[in-house]
Amino acid sequence: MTSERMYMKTMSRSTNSLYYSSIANLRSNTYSSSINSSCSSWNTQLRELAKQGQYQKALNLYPQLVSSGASPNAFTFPFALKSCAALCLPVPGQQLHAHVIRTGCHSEPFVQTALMSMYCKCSLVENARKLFDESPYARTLTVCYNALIAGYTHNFELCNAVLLFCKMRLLDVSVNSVTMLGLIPGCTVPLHLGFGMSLHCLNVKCGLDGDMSVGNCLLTMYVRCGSVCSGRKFFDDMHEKGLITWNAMISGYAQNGHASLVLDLYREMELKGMSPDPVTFVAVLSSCANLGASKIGTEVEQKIKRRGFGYNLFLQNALINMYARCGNLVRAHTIFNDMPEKNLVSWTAIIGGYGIHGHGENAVQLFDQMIDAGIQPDKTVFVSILSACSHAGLTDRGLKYFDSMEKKYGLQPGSEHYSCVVDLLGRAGRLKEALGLIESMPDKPDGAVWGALLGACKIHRDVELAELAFERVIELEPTNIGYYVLLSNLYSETKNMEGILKVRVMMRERKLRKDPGFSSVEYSGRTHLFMAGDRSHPQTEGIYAMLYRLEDLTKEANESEKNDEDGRNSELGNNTRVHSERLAIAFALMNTALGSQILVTKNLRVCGDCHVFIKLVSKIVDRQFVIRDATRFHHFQNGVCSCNDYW
DNA sequence: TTAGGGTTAG
Repeated sequence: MTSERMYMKTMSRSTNSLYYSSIANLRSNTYSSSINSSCSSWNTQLRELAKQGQYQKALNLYPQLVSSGASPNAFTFPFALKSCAALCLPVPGQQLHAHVIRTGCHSEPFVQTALMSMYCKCSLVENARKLFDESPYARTLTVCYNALIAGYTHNFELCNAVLLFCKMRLLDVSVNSVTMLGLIPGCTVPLHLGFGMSLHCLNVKCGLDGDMSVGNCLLTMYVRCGSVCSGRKFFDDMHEKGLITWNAMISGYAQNGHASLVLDLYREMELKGMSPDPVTFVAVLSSCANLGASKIGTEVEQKIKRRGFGYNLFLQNALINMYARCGNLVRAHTIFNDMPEKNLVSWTAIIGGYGIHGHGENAVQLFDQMIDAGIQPDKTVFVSILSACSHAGLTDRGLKYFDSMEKKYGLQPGSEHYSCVVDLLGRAGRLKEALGLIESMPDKPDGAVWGALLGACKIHRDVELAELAFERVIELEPTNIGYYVLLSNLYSETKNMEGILKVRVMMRERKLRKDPGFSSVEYSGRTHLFMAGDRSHPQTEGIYAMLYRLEDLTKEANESEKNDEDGRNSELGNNTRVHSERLAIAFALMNTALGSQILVTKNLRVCGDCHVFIKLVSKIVDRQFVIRDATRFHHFQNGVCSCNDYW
């Protein structure tokens, strides 16, 4: 939808027609009789609304101002233009530009700057540049450079931003912290980090390093480039830290997958007396979801309610995601149902939640409901639904959705969708079709696509095709150890000793080592990680003692099951749902003590001796249980996983 | 009464 159509839709019909008729009045100069009317009270209202972020209301006020007979002056336009910029509405913005010229306000520098900024934010940087080049004074004003530099950066034209910055320096126009704030966000990809670091040096050289906003921006740059350690060092060295500083570091950890560090820093933040806001909670909840730490997540939910953030859409979506990923689909669905307003992310979170737990039918039902509700799907929700169909064995349904992506919704499938469909076909044993699909891909398939085929070959023991998929996948991801292990396991299952040896030699030659598996348990608000043979926990002796007394574990499991009336379990962080904290710790230790790779890293799909562990758990907990790996939950009954995957 | 900027979910 174009911005103009969006604008038309968001404005009420009456205000809209008023707006356009007021423009017609200006064009025909019929307003000239009332040109002397004062507009200062209108300007005050406009300013207040724009400052409060009520941009639509501010913009709606403008046609009222004109039709009342008041004449807009130079102080009217910056607020009206700012509102257009914030709402990304280029058409009203251009009409305001025409008004600016008609009313003779175009010679005011601050009006010119507001116009440039508006064009930049509406992705019309060339219009802004034209204004800049034609203006007699813009090349001497820092604010004009700042507006245009930020515009180039936001429109992914870092090169032009840098050129303009150089021009500014050559002409000796003073650089201030806002110049930095416009440039640094262009350096949030690893390729540009070097330039960002030189800006960091320049910032210190110019004596601007006391500015917290620039510090926040630099911190974000480091963490977004994946330089988490540099970011943390910079964070620790910052003289003054505000809420945004803490949020930038916490979100940085979350975005880089350091979920435990997120929780540590969150705790530190609270101890320092800094009050978290919705941005903090979003990162914390996302980390709870990754760690399976639903108890901490529930505490966060209480805090959110106490702070009055309960209706924040971001937080509601983060809560759905957290509960769904931790296995509490009932709570996730309740939050989803209770939401007064749902967006595409809310639907994606709940659909994905059902998908990862193997409840494909629910996911499909929800997806169809979403379409009926008039929500336009995007590529991300298609990944969720295709993956849900794949895990639940809904092959034809999944293929139908895949087919509809482009035909019905105009969405070009990406490699992530192809890998889901390869997985979908592969799990159903349709390996040749899966290969055909890969060969028909418009772009070169990535590692995940060939990896999905390799995984399917492993399930169906197709050695020949597995070898082809393996060859392709390691060309693309030569250091991804999971694929070597997958092929090795297939050779092992088919008693191909020569093959096993071949893979081992390759791994040794490439100096690849398996990441150590670990378990985690959430207890008293902290997440404890255990490695195989790990004895670093302060209560190691007691835990190991318990570990070797299986009868006690059985007894405790039975007792806690009796007490488990409301169906809410204590949880073993990333692995097994159990019914007592002590039992949970013992399980975690048992897992690691046996060297079983229950919890695997993103790329490592191997379970080592986990079958031993599963048999033990089955003995102790004579009921269904759930184990979670890096990608999803596995539901076991009588020691067998329903997905029949790689256990 | 005036222009430029930084952190958030699937």
